[in-house]
Amino acid sequence: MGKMGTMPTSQSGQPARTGRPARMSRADIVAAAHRVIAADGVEKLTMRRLAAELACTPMALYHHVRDKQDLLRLLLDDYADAIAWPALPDDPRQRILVAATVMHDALSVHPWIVDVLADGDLLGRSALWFPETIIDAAITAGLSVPDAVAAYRAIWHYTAGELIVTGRAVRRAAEGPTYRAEVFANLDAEQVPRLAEIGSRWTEFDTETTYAAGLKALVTGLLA
Amino acid sequence: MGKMGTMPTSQSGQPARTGRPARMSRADIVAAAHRVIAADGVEKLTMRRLAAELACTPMALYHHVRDKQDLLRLLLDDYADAIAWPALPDDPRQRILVAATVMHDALSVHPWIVDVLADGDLLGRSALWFPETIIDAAITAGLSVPDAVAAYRAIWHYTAGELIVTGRAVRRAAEGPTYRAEVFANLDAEQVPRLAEIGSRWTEFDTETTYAAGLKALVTGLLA
DNA sequence: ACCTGAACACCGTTCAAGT
DNA sequence: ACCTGAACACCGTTCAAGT
Repeated sequence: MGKMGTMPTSQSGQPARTGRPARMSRADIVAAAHRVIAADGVEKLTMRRLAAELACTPMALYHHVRDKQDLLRLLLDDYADAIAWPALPDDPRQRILVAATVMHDALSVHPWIVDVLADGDLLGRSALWFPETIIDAAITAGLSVPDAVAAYRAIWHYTAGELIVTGRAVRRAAEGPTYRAEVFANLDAEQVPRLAEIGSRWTEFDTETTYAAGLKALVTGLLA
Repeated sequence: MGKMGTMPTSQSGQPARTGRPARMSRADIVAAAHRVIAADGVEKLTMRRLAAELACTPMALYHHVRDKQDLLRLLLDDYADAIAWPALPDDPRQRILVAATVMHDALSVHPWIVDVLADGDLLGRSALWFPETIIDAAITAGLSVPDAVAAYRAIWHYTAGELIVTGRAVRRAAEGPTYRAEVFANLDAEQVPRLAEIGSRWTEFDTETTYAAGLKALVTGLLA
């Protein structure tokens, strides 16, 4: 089933009745895109590079995909559809924690996801499992429907923010010496005493456990 | 004082002793960039457009700015330096809430900030007021230094995530009918009963108060 | 030291034409 | 219906030269 009803596709239920048979499908394009990203990173995923990968003209792609944004959406949904959703505990609070953690961990595996996430929604059929689970658990825990929606939004904002911010930080670190490091080395102890005191130790406080701790705090507050 | 010790600049304390006088300063460039953004949006802020605004060659800019990323950093720091930091209440919890809200509100005024934020740090001299205040208040409230840093991180991730996600949503809405709306109109009540029940009412739950409510919850949990 | 001109190595996308 | 070829309207940035 095409995810966009408006686009012609050779993947639809009935094969097209007229015209010449397609040489590639939307699935082929998505697979090729994944290959490009795996090989060279998201920043190299261009319509032209993708066309080269598929040995076709850039314009051939536009027959299967509305534009590049549409391609990225497809890519993200395809990835989300592959996530294995775990069995959930009964306690609603635990359910929220587990669901959010699964979502976070699944999205943090590949750095390219963060880039796509930053300008796109996560709305694949399968990704909807996430808001559904959180909202349902929040209602079970006693929140009203609007409060449950607000709680989900807060959790999503926290999760997306963590992914985006730490994702960029990792990339920056990989690119070489940072402006950030320079700033932290020359802090004014008069103006920002706490930061100056922390100084270079800042990076030592491991970022790993931060997501879990913050999530717990947020959920505790939301359900209070 | 130039914000980057390595770059030549006519803004530095001593005027350059040799060579021809500069026709434009870093400040001029930043001001022109603000004008371009105000007129046409961030997506139109290119080195070439900026050069046109300043009636110079694109390459002239590279004499004052390392590259485009550097320009965006300058822009953001310049904006942050103009934020009026308010007097803060004594109670550390309230102090955190006020500081975070000021930061959030200041950054949410102009939509372009979110785009720059998504791939850059916020490290201007003045922007450091934010982590300094939060961490100091958290320590005053009884947290250890590592816990205070973690608390600041969580608050920043939440704030940045809220700004980025809702910022994109606003832009998408402005661009026309959304894929999102289509998805929400055709939800499968079997698979995602809660979402289907909420349906189009989703957008009604106002996003305005969400930041404040989530922040309160997060801080409550962090200080518990 | 400061700036220009021309060029390089790219982008996403439209449009008209071929099969 | 599916795909190609050529072109349009852009990018950021390097490099050699002018003043």
